[in-house]
Amino acid sequence: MFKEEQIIKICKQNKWRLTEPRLEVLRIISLSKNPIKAYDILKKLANKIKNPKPPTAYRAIQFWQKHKFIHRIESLNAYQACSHGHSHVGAQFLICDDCGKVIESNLHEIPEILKKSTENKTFKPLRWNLEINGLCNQCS
Amino acid sequence: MFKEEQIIKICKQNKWRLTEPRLEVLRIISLSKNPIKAYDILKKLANKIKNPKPPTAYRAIQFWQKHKFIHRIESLNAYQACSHGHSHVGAQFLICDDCGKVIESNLHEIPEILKKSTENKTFKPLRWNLEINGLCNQCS
DNA sequence: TATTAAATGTTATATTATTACATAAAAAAA
DNA sequence: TTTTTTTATGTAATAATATAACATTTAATA
Repeated sequence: MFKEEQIIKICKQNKWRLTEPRLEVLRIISLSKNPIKAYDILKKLANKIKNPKPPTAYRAIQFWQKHKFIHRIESLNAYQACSHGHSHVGAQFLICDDCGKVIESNLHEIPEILKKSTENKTFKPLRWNLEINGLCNQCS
Repeated sequence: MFKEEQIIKICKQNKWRLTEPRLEVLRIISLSKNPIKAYDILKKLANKIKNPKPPTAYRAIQFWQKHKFIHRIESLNAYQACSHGHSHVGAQFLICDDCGKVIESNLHEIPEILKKSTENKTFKPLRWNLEINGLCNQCS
């Protein structure tokens, strides 16, 4: 979704510090075809930074998650660059069980469904995560 | 949802072996007010079984998950008894950020949404997990 | 320039989960 | 019933995922 230059700009505008570990971690995640795990990020980070430790990777991951540039795919313990802008409160992922590809999808009906539970006052939804497993059209 | 006697019956009907660790783990999860973590299950299991090890808990968890009597709440790494029968392919959870209570909800519109992606052939959904964070009516 | 705030480096450790292999129990076959 | 096979468990070890704590460095700001 975002090119690096855009991200640099957004960070500047918001005065978010774009440090080397952060930038490298974002690049690693962005360049990964499929969601990538923290320790695989860490391994790749070792090509850029001398002997990085887990907190270095996790802190950068946390930073990009907080600002909604990456998502955590909960059922995979893995991270993927956001492909739909970084301001939504919910996300939907189509996870191919065969090739492992994860498509971020914006199914706009989801918020409608959540509104119902708000209307009947049983629950006040703030954010959500939908992970759908199945087969992508390449694999089915 | 299910009482123990029902579960015993279902297991018998299906020739699923209802061993002691399985039964105790199910009881522990069922009696837990909120989703319970594997190592907390293990701790409680120690009251029933002599010095249980992680695989004992995880195997039982896996067994009940496979047969849809319990769910894993992915964002919490925790397990909760299924409250909607055990034959659905998708589940929705309303997670209260304040008290930690998780309500299993059947929002029947979800399948409709998934059908769309089937119809346009971009993805063939097989199962899904929706985790919604917010505030329950007790806490808001 | 001095001070403060934010980020990183580093060590250690906590948490979550699985592998591997020996043993036991139950089911199925002979 | 006895043997064989399958399924489950016990146990030790370790893998995979994530965080705490504290010293140091870097950047922002006063």
